[in-house]
Amino acid sequence: MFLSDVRVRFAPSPTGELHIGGARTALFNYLFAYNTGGKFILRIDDTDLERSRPDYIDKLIASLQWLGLNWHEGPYCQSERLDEYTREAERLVAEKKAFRCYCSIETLSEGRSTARRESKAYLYPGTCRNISPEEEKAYRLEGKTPVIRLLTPDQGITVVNDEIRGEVSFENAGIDDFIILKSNGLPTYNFASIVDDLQMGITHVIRAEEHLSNTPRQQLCADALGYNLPLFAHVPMILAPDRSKLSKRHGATSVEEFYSEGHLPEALINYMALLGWAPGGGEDEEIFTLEEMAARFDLNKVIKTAAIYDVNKLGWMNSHYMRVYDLDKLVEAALPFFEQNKLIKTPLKNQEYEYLKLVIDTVRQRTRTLVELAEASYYFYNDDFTYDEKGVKKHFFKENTVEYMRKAAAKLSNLESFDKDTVERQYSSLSEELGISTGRLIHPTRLALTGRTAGPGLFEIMALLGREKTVERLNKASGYIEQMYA
RNA sequence: GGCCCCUUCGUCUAAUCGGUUAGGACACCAGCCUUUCAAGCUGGCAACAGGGGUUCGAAUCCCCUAGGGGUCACCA
Repeated sequence: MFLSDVRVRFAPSPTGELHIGGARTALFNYLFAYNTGGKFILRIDDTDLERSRPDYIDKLIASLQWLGLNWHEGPYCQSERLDEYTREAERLVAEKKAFRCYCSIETLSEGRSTARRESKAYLYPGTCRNISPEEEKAYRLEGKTPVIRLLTPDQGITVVNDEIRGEVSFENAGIDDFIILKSNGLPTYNFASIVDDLQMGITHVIRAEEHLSNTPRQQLCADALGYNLPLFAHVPMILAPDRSKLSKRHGATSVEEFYSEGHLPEALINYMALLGWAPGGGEDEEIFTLEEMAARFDLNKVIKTAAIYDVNKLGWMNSHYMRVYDLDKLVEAALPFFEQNKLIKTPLKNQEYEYLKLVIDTVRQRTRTLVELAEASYYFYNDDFTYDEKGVKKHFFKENTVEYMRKAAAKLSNLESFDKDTVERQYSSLSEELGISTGRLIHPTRLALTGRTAGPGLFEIMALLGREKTVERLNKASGYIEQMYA
């Protein structure tokens, strides 16, 4: 089943909903794994006790599943692997590649603020690099609990070989002896992350660009630990329209929110893939299934620039998917939205399901989201709508409208069959009889039947509504107009 | 502030080794279609951040400047 040794992972921390940036990172990992015939692994980076919440893990998983990004292994939780981190850290201490540090947070932050005042970068001065066993004993007696810091080189450079950006060099002098194990015994991100990647045999670390600056630290850890380095690929960030970091004030940012806005997973996936990646090679196509994207995906084709996401294009893409979606699938996706709008109540009877299907099929042609779809289906389920104000002025309060509508109602009420073609024929013959354009009949009728001036083809609406409702609403509107004139 | 990354239409992007009227998509505008609104079709508007080099020739290679982003935590 797996054609290669490629192993990639998506490693979110359960501190919030799945963000669009994270979702795209997951997607790129997925695409790469499937393109290379490798494995896609899910890992939960939950070493932050303060912010991690178990219910977010469930949400993360639900979002990933909704998107259809299935993983082959995991989820592994870092919180279940704590022993590994302490074991590896202790090993480094024993090998003199790391050391215990007893400096207080106060001392450190003092140094930091001094450095800041002199507008210099603060680097840990190496205070505890060479403390003697006696000193250590003394600190312990004082009740101090140490952290473990990696002993990092003071000179030379660390080169990150990035699949997307090429070689990126960092001066080791700019990297201090950073903490790998906190005083509470938990690992820091830079340590836990690389230990996991190494132990889990990850071959390609594909993650957001914000981690690029941390990568030399992780490579230093890997070197000290004595493992071979995985390959790295840092994908660009997704920014808000003003090029700032994406946040709540910019609208929907999480997969869950996109779901509630009525987007289809295929549309979101397709849209996200195009943020930072394009098949290239002169191919102009932009609509792809997950499989088609996986077949074309290539890390070298991932763009280097941060992208701004455009709700407009997502909306267009979603409307496209709504139109071409398998009807039964679309109905299933739309169910919760129709239920939420109190249009239906599940479980549906057979007949109700068939009706819903017809409704959705006629309405989906001109809506962009499932929310809009449910909203635009209102009059198929309710009689209590009001008439659009402008429409009333334009179509109802025109000479003879009542007469036309009464006649139309009368004509329709005798009909045996009430399909689209039959009613359409009735309307054209009536307009002929009356010597008016069909539009003169159609517009007020649409307003009478739906309360709106825009929507699906009128005769489709009539056929769906049925004879009784159609005639009833026509007469109701006539009465309404008469009353307004009186 | 130090370090790192990035810079093609408003937005997402294409342009194998340097040679293109710099292509496509969304949005926008116009026309067609049409019972409305969409969709669809046709056409239009619109970009190589700036400045130096290298070269016969640069969006593409090098340098500088500017702008944006990231990172420097006992967060991930």
